[in-house]
Amino acid sequence: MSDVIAADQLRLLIERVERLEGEKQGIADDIKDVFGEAKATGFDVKAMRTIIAMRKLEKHKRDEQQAIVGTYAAALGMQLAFDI
Amino acid sequence: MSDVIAADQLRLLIERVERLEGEKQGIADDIKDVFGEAKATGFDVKAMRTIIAMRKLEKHKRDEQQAIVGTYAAALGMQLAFDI
Amino acid sequence: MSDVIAADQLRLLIERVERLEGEKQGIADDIKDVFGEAKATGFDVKAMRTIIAMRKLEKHKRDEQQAIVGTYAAALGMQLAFDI
Amino acid sequence: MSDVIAADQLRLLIERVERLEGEKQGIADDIKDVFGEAKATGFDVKAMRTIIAMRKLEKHKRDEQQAIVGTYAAALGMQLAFDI
DNA sequence: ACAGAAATAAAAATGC
DNA sequence: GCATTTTTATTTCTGT
Repeated sequence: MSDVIAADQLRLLIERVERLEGEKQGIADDIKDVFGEAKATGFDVKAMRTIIAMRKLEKHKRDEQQAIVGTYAAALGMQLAFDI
Repeated sequence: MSDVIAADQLRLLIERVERLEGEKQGIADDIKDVFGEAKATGFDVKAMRTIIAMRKLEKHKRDEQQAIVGTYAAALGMQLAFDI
Repeated sequence: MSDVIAADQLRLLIERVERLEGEKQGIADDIKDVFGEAKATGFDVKAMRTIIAMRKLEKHKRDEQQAIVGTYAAALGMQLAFDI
Repeated sequence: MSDVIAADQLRLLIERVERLEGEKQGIADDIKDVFGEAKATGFDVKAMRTIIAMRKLEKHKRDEQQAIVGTYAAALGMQLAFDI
């Protein structure tokens, strides 16, 4: 592969990453905006984050990771009313 | 605002966040794929990251410069019809 | 208050902070060690962190914060098997 | 290792972490108190933080220097009986 | 697979 | 009280 071709390829790869990172940042900003909007409406952002985390846990309740948490909770005799 | 409306609003806000987080994760995966491709082609990923970081810094500096020039222009009542 | 006295006082305050920060760092290191030990014994550190976070929630289940989470969860019809 | 023993071990590890985190929080509170005291006495807390950060940086640099000197000394087979 | 480093996300604190 | 800035915590990545 000639150096010229390699340089072009590298430039393309870098530009793809940069564009994707730009989009990613844009979405991060959107998320921040949504939370800002929620806050302005009177919702508690921290509680919302907790709910979102819980829903993610529920969604992945078949994960190995969640199974381990369940096992540990059982070992400690914790009453998980929120069934993982 | 009735409780029903608030609950609906809350659900919508949370679902928007969840959808955005999903998209964000998708883009993060795309970025990883690009680096994987680069690596497979024989490029040094770490060096690429360094270049990207440097370009971001430079862009940042350029943006700052633009902001300063813009401020001066505004102070002089100039209409800047083109990008600096 | 003379400058000499003020300087001495300032030095004392700063040294107190520095000593406390040293102790804090020492404890942070101890925590890391405990997790390292847990890992070496075969426990899953991430799951342990989840359990610790849950126990903290339980401990503060009378918090206003938890009440809000409960309210939101109820509004979304979430089944909280883990009673907050 | 039986499950009972593992559960006990897990509980002990978690309780150790929890106790350490409690101590850490206590020290964080102490630090906050010292800054509160300093502020009440008329000192500029932000400036104090800057000084503390600078001293930490300097200590860091000094430690690095010591490490380098120590390395050289070791290379020469010297016994350093005193702090550099 | 693991340790260590870097990046990101979340929480806390200060100042207005 | 809100917004900004700092800290802290978690996650992710990379090299060994």
